Amino acid sequence: MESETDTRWLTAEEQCAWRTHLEVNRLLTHQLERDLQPFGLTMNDYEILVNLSEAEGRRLRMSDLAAATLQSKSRLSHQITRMENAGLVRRENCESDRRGLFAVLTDQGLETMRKVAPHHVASVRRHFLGLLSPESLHSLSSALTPIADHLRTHRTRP
Amino acid sequence: MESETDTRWLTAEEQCAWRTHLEVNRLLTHQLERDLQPFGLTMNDYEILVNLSEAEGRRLRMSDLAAATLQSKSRLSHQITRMENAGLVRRENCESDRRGLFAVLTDQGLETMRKVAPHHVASVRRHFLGLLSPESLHSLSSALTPIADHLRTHRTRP
DNA sequence: CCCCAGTAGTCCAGATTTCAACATCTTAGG
DNA sequence: CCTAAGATGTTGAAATCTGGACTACTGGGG
Repeated sequence: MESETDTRWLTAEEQCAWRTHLEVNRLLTHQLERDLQPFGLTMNDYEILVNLSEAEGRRLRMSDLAAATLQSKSRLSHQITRMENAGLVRRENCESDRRGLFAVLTDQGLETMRKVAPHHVASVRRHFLGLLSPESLHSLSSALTPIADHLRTHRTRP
Repeated sequence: MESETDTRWLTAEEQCAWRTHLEVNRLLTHQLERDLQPFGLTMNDYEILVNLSEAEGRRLRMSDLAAATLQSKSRLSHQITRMENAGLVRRENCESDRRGLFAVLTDQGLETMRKVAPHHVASVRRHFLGLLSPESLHSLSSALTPIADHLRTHRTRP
C-alpha cells in the first residue's frame, strides 16, 4: 500500500490526457443533448429508443433495459413513466413471470426514432467521429476497449 | 444538405468506437464517484476544490469558476452553497466589483483536498491511466485534443 | 450627471435523480 | 404443501439540476 507522502502523482502528459478526456465528455454530452433538444428528446430517451428498436419484438424487460442503459431500476421506472406519457413506449405484462414487465416501443416511438436518428448520427459525426482519422478512430477504440472491459468487470452497482 | 433517405449511417467500427466511448464515460464516472464517496465528496465537489486550490489566493470569481467547471451559474451557486455549509469554501465579496463574489477555499477545504487527492489519483490510475500503455495514452490524447478544441469553439451554452 | 444596455449572481419553480421502503411474485428447501 | 430468501418493479420524499425571472451593480454615451 502507498502512503500519502509518496503518492505517484500524474505526469504532465497524464494530467493533460485525463483532463482532455473529462472535458470532451462533458462538452460532447452537452452538445449532443442540445442537438436532440429540438425533437423533445434527451440522450437518455434516445438511448432507450435505440435499445428497444434493436430488441426482439421491440420490447425488453425493465431489468434488462436498466442493465443495458446502466441505470438504476428506480430511475428507469421514472424514465419509462415519462416516455409512456409522451406516447413513445408502453408497459406490458410478462406472461411467464408475473413480477415482470416489458417496456415496448410504440409505433409512434418507432416513427420518432426514424425521424430523429439521422440527425443524431449527423451530430455524432459532426462533433466526434468526423474529427477522427481512421487511424485515430482505431487507436481510440483499442485504447478504450480494455478500459471498458475492466470497468464492466469491476462494476458493483449501476 | 443530406436527406433522411440517404443518411450516412455508422460503420461497424464507428459504431463500436462510439458505443465504447459512451460506455467508458458512464462506467468510469460511476466508479470515480464511488471511490470518492467514502470521503463525502462528489466529482463535482472535487473538481471545484482542485480549481480553487490551483488558483491565485485560493479563490476564484463565481463566473470564472463556473466557466472553468463548465457549469451554469445557477448550478454553481447551489453547489457552492452546499460546499459552504460543509465548510469547504466560503463566499467573499469582491472589492473592485461589488456585483461580484469570490469562492474561497477554506483551510478545512485545503486539508480535505490534501487528504483526498492521493486516493483520487490512485483511483484514476487504477481505472483509467493504468490501463493505457504510453503509446495508447499519447494517441488518445492526440485523438481527443482536436475534438476538445472543436467543442470548446462551437460551444454556445454551459 | 443620468440613463441604459450589459454583467454578476441569486432565487424560484419545475423536472430529474437518488435512496430506501414497500408490495408482489418466484423458487428452492424441508 | 409451506415458507423464507431472493428477484422484479414501483413509489414517495429528499436532493440535485435546469431555465428563466429578478436584483444589484458597472461602464459607456449623451
